[in-house]
Amino acid sequence: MEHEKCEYLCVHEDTVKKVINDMPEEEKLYDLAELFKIFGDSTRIKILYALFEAELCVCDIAQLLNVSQTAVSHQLRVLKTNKLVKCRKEGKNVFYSLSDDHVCSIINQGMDHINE
Amino acid sequence: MEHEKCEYLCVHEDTVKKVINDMPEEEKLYDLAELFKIFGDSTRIKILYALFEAELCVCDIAQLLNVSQTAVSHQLRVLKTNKLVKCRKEGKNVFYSLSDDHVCSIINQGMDHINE
DNA sequence: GTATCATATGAACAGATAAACATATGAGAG
DNA sequence: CTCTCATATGTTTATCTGTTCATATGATAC
Repeated sequence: MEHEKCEYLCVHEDTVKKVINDMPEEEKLYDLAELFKIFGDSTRIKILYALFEAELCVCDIAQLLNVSQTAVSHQLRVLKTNKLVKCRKEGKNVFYSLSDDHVCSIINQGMDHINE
Repeated sequence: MEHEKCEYLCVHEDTVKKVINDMPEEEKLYDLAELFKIFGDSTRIKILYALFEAELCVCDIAQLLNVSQTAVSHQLRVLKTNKLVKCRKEGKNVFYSLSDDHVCSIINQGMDHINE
């Protein structure tokens, strides 16, 4: 897979060992990447942002963001599967809202970075 | 683009107006998604995590994570282009480190969400 | 029952992307 | 200068992902 030229470690071995030690398990890191991947789409970010303030039905979201209903529906599914939003049915409508505050804080933290 | 069936807004108009008002500009939202997209890859997450503790050269990172040098180099380029890491040349080696603390806090926040 | 509306779902297509491979650059050693 | 090593870069390929289109579901109104 990789070439085997580099036979020594450039930094102190103990530093490297410490890094290896402190690394979370492979699976955790994978899950973390999966989480960020969900935030990594502007349609989904917009949906989440819209839900910051109020619960909204699919139709509202689509109009607000000027995105097709189908696209919104698909993305809401992704968000719901990953427990970032929850929904409540009322007659023909389905109202979506953020499932917890973590979503807010992660997005805000990201926004801080953008604005710095 | 979308079908025009839904002619009214399901929630109070003022709520919707408030949401529209409070939405950041299109471009900001796009940038935010771009930022999260960078975190949305397990190789990159691993690299960033490794750099939490110490600056490391490309070779070290590749060995640490058991990923090819080429792959690491490509990903470091992405991270550097987006100002998430910085580098320092020393002879044949190039040492990479996190460019600021925001990176840490965003990742930690995400990890908190995973662990809840 | 039928018609209509809100939403969901499945399939197909297009664009993005990460890895692998081959190769290039650039620095130090000799 | 040449050789080697660490890193970078360009290209190709395979995979993934988001949107669109067509269609299905499920609820209300009539």
